Amino acid sequence: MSNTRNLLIETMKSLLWQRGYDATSPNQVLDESGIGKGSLYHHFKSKKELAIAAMESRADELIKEADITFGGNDLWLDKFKHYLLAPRNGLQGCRLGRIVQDPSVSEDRELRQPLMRYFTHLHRLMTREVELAKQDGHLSSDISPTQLADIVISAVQGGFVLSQATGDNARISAVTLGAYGVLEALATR
Amino acid sequence: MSNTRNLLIETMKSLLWQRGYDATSPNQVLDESGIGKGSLYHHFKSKKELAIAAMESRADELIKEADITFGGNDLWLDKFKHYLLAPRNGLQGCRLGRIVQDPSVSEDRELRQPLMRYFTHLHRLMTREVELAKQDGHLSSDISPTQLADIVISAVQGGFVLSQATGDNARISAVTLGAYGVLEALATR
DNA sequence: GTCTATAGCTCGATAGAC
DNA sequence: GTCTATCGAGCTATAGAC
Repeated sequence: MSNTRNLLIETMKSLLWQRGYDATSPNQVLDESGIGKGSLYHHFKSKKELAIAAMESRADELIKEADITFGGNDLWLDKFKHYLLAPRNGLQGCRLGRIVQDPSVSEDRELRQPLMRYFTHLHRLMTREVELAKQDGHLSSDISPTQLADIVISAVQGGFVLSQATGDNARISAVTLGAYGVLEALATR
Repeated sequence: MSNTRNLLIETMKSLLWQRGYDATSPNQVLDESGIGKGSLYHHFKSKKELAIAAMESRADELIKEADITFGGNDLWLDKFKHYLLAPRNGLQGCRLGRIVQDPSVSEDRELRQPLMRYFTHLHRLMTREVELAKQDGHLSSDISPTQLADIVISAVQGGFVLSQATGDNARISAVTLGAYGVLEALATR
């Protein structure tokens, strides 16, 4: 794997996080990386192809993080605590979820694919964790595991929206802390 | 208030909902409304001014809806049920929240102002409702009202993100139904 | 107040030299 | 493989006739 190609992908990952897909132009990638236009279109046939490579790399990274958080032998509540209370910059947005509202992305299955892969994986990890907690009697039984997983993911994604709408960097941390409080309240003491 | 001006605002509102701010061009507004370019720049000095007028109008509309939902004499849980279980098109996104991740919006205080006004108002309505429920003993006391309000709003905003990421229109309804289930579980029976 | 024409710029992508 | 020059299209905004 060439260095130029990797630098293009890393620069695109950074810009996708900062500005999303539609607002990021190939020229910005080139300015920031110092690479010329010819190289970009040698390694990738279009902006879309480069963005997909960047998003796949980002999804791999986030899935790896999630596997570590939910893979160990901690108590289920501690795993969710670790996920929910991880430090986040509310004004920057989710490294992947940030992109999903861009029209070009929501209209294109290929661009959406890495997003689907990440969120499906994360949802599965969380659902299993909640199912086990219920089996072991650590959670009241009238809550659906799949819905609880949805709520945890939504707390983070919605928290980013609230942070950006209010211009308050810390707002997302209040939201995720609250979500953790709800899990604690639902846990069988 | 002239008809032309209103038609421009309504058309902009529709396009902001469909495509966001950055991806909506003045030309699209003109094509869709049948109005000429000269009229647009007679009534508004820029795309941004038109967008702010459209967003203020949208915020007024959503605040009116929220005031109705949370203003009556229903039980607190029924008010949240009404809000959370309202029908939503997951692939279209929130009429206001959809816009917040566009870089031009998150970077500009004036464009963000209507978003801030709406979300602050909604949050206040919900927080008061939860505070009253707690005072009346309808809710276990170890939950912060402001955080519970955050979670309800985030369930909706995050639910839109999950719907769009997975391409599943109905996903948001599963999320909001789950959020209602959590409120029910926390309510003192 | 409303129209058409056009300015000046940036977009995504290609051509072709080296 | 990498560069610079350039293409055609669409962008936001202005000019000026009616």
